[in-house]
Amino acid sequence: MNIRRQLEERLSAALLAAVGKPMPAMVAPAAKAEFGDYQANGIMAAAKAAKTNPRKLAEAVLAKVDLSGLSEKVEIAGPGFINIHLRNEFLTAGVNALAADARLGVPPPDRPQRVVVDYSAPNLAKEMHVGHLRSTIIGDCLANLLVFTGQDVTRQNHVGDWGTQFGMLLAYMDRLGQSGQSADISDLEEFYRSSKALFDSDEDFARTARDYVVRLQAGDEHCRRNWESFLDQSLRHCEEIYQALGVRLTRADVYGESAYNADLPKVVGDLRAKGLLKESQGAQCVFLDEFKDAEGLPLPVIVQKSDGGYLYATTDLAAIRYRVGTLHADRILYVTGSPQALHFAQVFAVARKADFAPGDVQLEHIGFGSMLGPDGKPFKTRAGGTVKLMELLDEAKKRAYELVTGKNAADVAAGRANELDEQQRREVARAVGIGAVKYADLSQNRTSDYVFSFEKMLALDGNTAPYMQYAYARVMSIFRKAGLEVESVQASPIQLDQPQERALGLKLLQFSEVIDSVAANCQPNLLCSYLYDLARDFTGFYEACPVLDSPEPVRSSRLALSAGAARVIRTGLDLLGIQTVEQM
RNA sequence: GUGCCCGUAGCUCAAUUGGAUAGAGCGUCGGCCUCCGGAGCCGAAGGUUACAGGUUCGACUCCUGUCGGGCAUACCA
Repeated sequence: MNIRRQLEERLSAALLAAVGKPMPAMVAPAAKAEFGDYQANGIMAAAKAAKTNPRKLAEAVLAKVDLSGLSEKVEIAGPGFINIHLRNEFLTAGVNALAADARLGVPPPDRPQRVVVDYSAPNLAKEMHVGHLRSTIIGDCLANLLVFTGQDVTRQNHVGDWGTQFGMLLAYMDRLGQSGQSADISDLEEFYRSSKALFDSDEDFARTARDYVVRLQAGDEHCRRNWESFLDQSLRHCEEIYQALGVRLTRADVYGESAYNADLPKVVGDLRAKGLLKESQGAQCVFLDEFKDAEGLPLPVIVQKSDGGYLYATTDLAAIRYRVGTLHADRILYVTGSPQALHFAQVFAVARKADFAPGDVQLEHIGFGSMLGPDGKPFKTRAGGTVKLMELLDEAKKRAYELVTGKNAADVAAGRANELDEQQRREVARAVGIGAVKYADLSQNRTSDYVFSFEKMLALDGNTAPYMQYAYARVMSIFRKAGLEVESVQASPIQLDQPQERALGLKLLQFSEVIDSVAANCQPNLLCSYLYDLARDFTGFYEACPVLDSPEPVRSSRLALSAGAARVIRTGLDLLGIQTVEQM
């Protein structure tokens, strides 16, 4: 059940009847408690369009609207807002339905969309570093969320497994082999560095490396075998990272640049056949009027270099064709950094022009800002190198372990918590440490840069993963104390008598609204702030409304309400890719 | 040069896409533990939303200009 949508539909219908033209009622949760539960903001705009007085129009809308059963009081306020106070019986029925619903009030879609989510996409020549973190975290969250809403999701890991650097790496593997050393690429970073150093200093080796690229592309069996073995080891490293992060990407989702290799000449051929191609300075280009250079001339999208090679625009065009033609995508999300905005705008424009992507296929670049260090500059090690992802995650877990260990000891001394053994503390530290890294990223507006700070993300207070996990553990401690399972009480009838119960119930019912917006706008920070609000509403309820000490049927009602809160928090965090723990 | 993004409390960030008196957290100050986990709760102070104009019932949001920052801008991805 989506309250907002119900109100929107009914009010929009009344608005249509009143002005004779379809106009959105613009229903939103009320900005302030005194304005009720929801407000309609669309009357003023509609009045302007219809050239009538907004307050009069509001009256006309209220005369026509059918909100029976939903609202107990509707008011016109200010220049023409409509404030809606919902009936308690309506909310109560909704909360009881949510408690019984495995999907927590999120309706399945009328027709599932096939959505391709392209994210993570590490370069397999090197070890994963912090530059891959945001794409991996944000993309995985969006994929989880779309799956939950019932869409048909295909994850695509567009790994960098092709290009000149692999010639260098393969040549280096062989050189080590010839001199009797085994090519140890367990430390990818070290292997890449050594081969790069040789490539830069030794002209002979550089020539050999370039020759290897040609051999690899020509399908030379030896090169091919070494290449595959290299990729296998590199992917194994990625999988360790994904596992450590709790990211749901697998081998089956890997569809790298090399997969499009054979298709690149066809892409260029098709563009030529459609008359979109122009040669310029020896390169094959598509010129687009909507992108201009300094002189106001159309900007080129180069799809084939003057030496015959292809570029990432070509690969991305081939990928669009594959995703539309073979995967039957209705919507494709590209989770990559904001600096690539122009690139994707160009690729999308070419894809439309060439009809690789029909107009009804949504192409969206889900851009994000950079991760900055505490100094506000790009996140680097003290020595100025790139930070390896595994080391970052290890440090997060280590810090979380110290935090958890110290806090648990204090809580045990104060008689507030059970003592956790070593094993339990390690598990909690993993959930908290990794959760902190992810939550800090996801709770931020995607498009802005953000400052990475272990201290802030592992802070004991505020809008952090530890706070959310604590809130969950606290709900669960009620059930532990009562000797009950969440599932065993969730069907009890819920009443919303106290204001705090009503506020919590309404918040639970808004879960589906938030899920809707996040799915539409790809803004996980909205889900974070919703969960934070929910946790605070729960705390308000918890402080004001005794659960276990209340007489029946209030006790059962409050237990069921708590169960609902626990399930929504757990589900919400799970969509963010964050684990919950029962005790901490 | 041109294009895109950004500039909000001392700090880190929000603001439901044009809605009502711009909200949280941290930090600061003041309260609350015979009470289901105080990693908590309640309250206070803190703002010319970079600046100057404009559009309208209404602007952090849209338009113009200025200042400051980031990114991109033909053969890396």
